[in-house]
Amino acid sequence: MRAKSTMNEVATEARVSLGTVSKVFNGNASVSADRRERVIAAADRLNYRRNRIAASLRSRQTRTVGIVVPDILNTFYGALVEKLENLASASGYAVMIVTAGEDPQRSCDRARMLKENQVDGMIVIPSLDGSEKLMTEIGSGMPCVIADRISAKNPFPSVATDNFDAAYQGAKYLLSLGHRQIVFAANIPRLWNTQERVTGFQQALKESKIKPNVRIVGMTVEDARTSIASLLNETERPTAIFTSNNLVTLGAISAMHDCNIEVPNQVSFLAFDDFEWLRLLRPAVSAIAQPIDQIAVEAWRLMSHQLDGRRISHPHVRAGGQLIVRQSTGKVPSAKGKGKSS
Amino acid sequence: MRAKSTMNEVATEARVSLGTVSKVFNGNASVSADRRERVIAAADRLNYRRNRIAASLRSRQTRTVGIVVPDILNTFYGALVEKLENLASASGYAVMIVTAGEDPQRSCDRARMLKENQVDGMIVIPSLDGSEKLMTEIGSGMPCVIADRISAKNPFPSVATDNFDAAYQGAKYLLSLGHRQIVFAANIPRLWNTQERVTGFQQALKESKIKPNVRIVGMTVEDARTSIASLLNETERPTAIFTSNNLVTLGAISAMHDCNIEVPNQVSFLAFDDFEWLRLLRPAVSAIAQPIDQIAVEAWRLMSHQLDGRRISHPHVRAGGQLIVRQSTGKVPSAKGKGKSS
DNA sequence: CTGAAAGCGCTTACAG
DNA sequence: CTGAAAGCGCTTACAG
Repeated sequence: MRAKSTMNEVATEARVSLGTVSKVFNGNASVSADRRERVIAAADRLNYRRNRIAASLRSRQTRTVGIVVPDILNTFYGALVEKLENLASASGYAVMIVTAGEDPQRSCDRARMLKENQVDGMIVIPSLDGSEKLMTEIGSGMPCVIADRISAKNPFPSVATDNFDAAYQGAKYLLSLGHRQIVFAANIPRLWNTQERVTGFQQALKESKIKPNVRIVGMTVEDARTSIASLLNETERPTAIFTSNNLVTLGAISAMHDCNIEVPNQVSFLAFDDFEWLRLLRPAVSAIAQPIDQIAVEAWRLMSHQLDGRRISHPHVRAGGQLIVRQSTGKVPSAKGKGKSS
Repeated sequence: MRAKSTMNEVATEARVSLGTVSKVFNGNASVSADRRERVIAAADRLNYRRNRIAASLRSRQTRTVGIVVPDILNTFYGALVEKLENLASASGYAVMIVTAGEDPQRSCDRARMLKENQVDGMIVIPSLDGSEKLMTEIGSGMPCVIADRISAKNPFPSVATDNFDAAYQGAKYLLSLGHRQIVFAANIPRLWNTQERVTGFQQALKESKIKPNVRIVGMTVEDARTSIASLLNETERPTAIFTSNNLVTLGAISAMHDCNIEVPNQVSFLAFDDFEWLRLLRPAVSAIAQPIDQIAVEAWRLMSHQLDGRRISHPHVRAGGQLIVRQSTGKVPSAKGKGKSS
């Protein structure tokens, strides 16, 4: 294992020109079999590794795309990133994943770093609040796809769950169980996807002539826990709770434990966003699952089209959510009181 | 927002030489205040963004480190990556995260890609099996730190939980509750860290003159579930189960639900590796928490020292695990039978 | 403190 | 099919 060798050294070793070596490594056909073999043998002997930094500088493309994630520990984003990397890799693209810790400023900084590293494109999940600054940072020359947290006036192609419909579906389901006092526990209304979920929820309730009850419970698990615990201690306790995302779900479960709520006998519970351990809880939690696979595939399609300069016919993709009924949702308790009915 | 501008254009705009602009952007002090300001103003006017690819080619450093992760959805690795990125970022390093899907071959491919992209160093968590190939791929010129899945003859500095001690602690705790039939449910024995956990468990049992019972239950949640379910259906059911990692934990919880086991009345349950939702389960699951923060900090320290060419005095760091007692572990049921005692 | 020039390791027209 | 040369956008000695 010698020190790093250059393409020039390979050329010398193979007794060909530098350009010929370059062609071999770029799969260019116009190289005679003889020379091709000599190059490969020489590269092998020298344990040659191409310097992509140099290649990128000249060719003006890195074959790398950046992914900006607000929080890699959120399983939804973790799963999305994993799938995106596989898709990119299959198309010969490397992926640079950066995290923003839900901090819009850091999100801008990271996007800037990706640009400075000359990524060919970016798949971005904006962090809380200011996505405007982020969008101007990205600029207009850069192929870009916005995922999950889309906003009304989005300058880039985007993919997300059909949040309105998914929340609407969930609300309809709870209504069908007889619930009338349903609280939608939303993280923060500034996020456009949360806003859509709120609207979907409201629409369903309005269709049943019921006044929708939306509670803003904050962005952290702890905020959600406190907020939902106090909700559960009110005199007019809801008969069903529908959470807006997986962080709120975590907080809600804690709160129900704290308040010794029997689920679903006293309160039915429906989560937006499904993940593995929801089915391990007792009662297992019913959920609206987001179509992560589809979101990843569509995001990559939109990216891929931009990278290849192909036209995009439908730049704003919405994928349908799916209701998964488990044990945490049940018929509304009859009016005979709040007592145990197990 | 014009098209991309170069450092040369900034120089022209600011009426200084190219070298002066470079100095300003590299924080080099030897530039007069007057010129510095002109450069900054010009760069601002042209909306200049430095091309790090070009800078890296000449300076032979990218100020980027790669992180190879076997599975980003494993919360342990997710948390580790998040912390590492913050530490790197604080030192002015960007991070390229790549995932390997627990595939050793892909792990090699990704490491190779990182090298081709000229990362200054790599923090590597090997995937299952063959870490030898991976190590030779990384080679000897590259600053490298192995995290979590260390192996006996590790050519690079490494950080991991003190797995032997952590498992020993867990076993001792179960023994102190009176358990004598304890099964250690291990994923795969080929992973060195699993091996260490097995050995720690065995040591504790041997000290109490009890024959250790280790079951290999496979690497996936589903394998673990099936395997542990059949274990629970045996006539000589253990009174306590100790799982070797979070995937096995997931499988074990499923299995106990399937078999209607009362925890901890019939079987006590202790998990290796703690994470948020373990405390949301009922009963909340006792666990050995790995010192993720410490592992991240030490990994970065080892990387940082190598990047700066400083000497490393203790290249193999072990951080202690911590027992967290919740509700899933209790005294061994008295001999009066397997009946309910709630 | 400043600038002109060389060069990092590749790719890309271009001429043969 | 092949090679010699220019050049990608920076940083880095070097001379002044």
